[in-house]
Amino acid sequence: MALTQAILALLIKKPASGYELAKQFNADFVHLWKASQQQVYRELAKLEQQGFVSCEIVPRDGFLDKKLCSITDTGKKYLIEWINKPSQPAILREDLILKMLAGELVQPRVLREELERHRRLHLDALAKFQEMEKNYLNNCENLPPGAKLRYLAIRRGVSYEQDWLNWCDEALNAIENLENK
Amino acid sequence: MALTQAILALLIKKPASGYELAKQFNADFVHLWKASQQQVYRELAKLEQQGFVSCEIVPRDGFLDKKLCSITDTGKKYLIEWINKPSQPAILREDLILKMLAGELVQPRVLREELERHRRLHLDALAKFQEMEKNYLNNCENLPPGAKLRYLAIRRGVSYEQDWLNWCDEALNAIENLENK
DNA sequence: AAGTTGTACTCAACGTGTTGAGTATAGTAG
DNA sequence: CTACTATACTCAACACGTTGAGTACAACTT
Repeated sequence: MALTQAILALLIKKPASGYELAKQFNADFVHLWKASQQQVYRELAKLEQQGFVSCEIVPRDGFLDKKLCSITDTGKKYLIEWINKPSQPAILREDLILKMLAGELVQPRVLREELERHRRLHLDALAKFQEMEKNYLNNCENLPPGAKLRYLAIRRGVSYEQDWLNWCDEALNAIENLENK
Repeated sequence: MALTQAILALLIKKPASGYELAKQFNADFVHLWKASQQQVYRELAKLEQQGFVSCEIVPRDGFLDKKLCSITDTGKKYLIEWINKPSQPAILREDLILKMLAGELVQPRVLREELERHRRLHLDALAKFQEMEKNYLNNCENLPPGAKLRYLAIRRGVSYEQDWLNWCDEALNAIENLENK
């Protein structure tokens, strides 16, 4: 899978330890690509073995050693090849949609409450993407290419979450109609 | 995972064989929930063993026997409990976004072509959702509750694909600007 | 002085999803 | 009459993702 590429993509910006990568995949980055610590370490070990990243142990007085990993030229070449290969859109597997499909089995209230929950979650996620968007919004025109592309990735997040909110509102509306009958 | 629930949800509408379910998960249903034949058979075996579905061998002259599976009352109860439990939004893992993040490594042309490919794919998916939407659009107001909820699921698909198209256009625009510099 | 939090990492086990081959029968197209 | 397609299913192996426990050290809190 593409966790390989996700790690390499992050390492392009700057070298990082497994711990730092894992933190990213569970914090600011979590809505774009989520991965657990264990996944990251496992993958990083494989990448090092393949020569796509090279690691260096950085001793820091008073702290535990840190294993700083950087992407190698081989790694970059590999990433470039991957980008050149066509990829498929992600497969959707959304529990909430299944709940809609089987929703006739429960009272509309149950679905409404679940929709309201999800609406809040998507609102939170949207706020986080908009926060990230801010860093690019001033002088949006004069960004270097790399930053402009990263901005587009964040725009995708904004758009995605906004779209979810719109659908939640539509669905809530329809379900409130069901409840009032 | 929720393949369990996806199968049970489909069996509510009508009993089906593993083959028929697998066909659904790879045809009309594929953009909402994709699953391979092997996955379906494996899961179905587990569901039968747990008593959530009951299967009956239907001999048909001239054809191979068909193992028709129906959801049991226990299965329904299980589904209802699941619907009542809160679930999390799906995790996004979109290769195309990674390509944006690491996009500075390649020429804008590469990204543009990939975006155009994805645009076409999302356009196709949108057309399929809109096809399904048609079945509900006449007398949208007077649908029975179950159909209304299924309609909302399809609306989600329409909205999702449309949102992708919008983003693709935004991204293509930005990348064409990069190319012209 | 003891407990919690943050950094930094390892190991084991399991479940889900993917890939690919294999079996069998009947109908259709060249 | 052979090949292909559709129906209907099985088996094996592997990759990826998840869960949970465990080690170690330093800093800060109570």
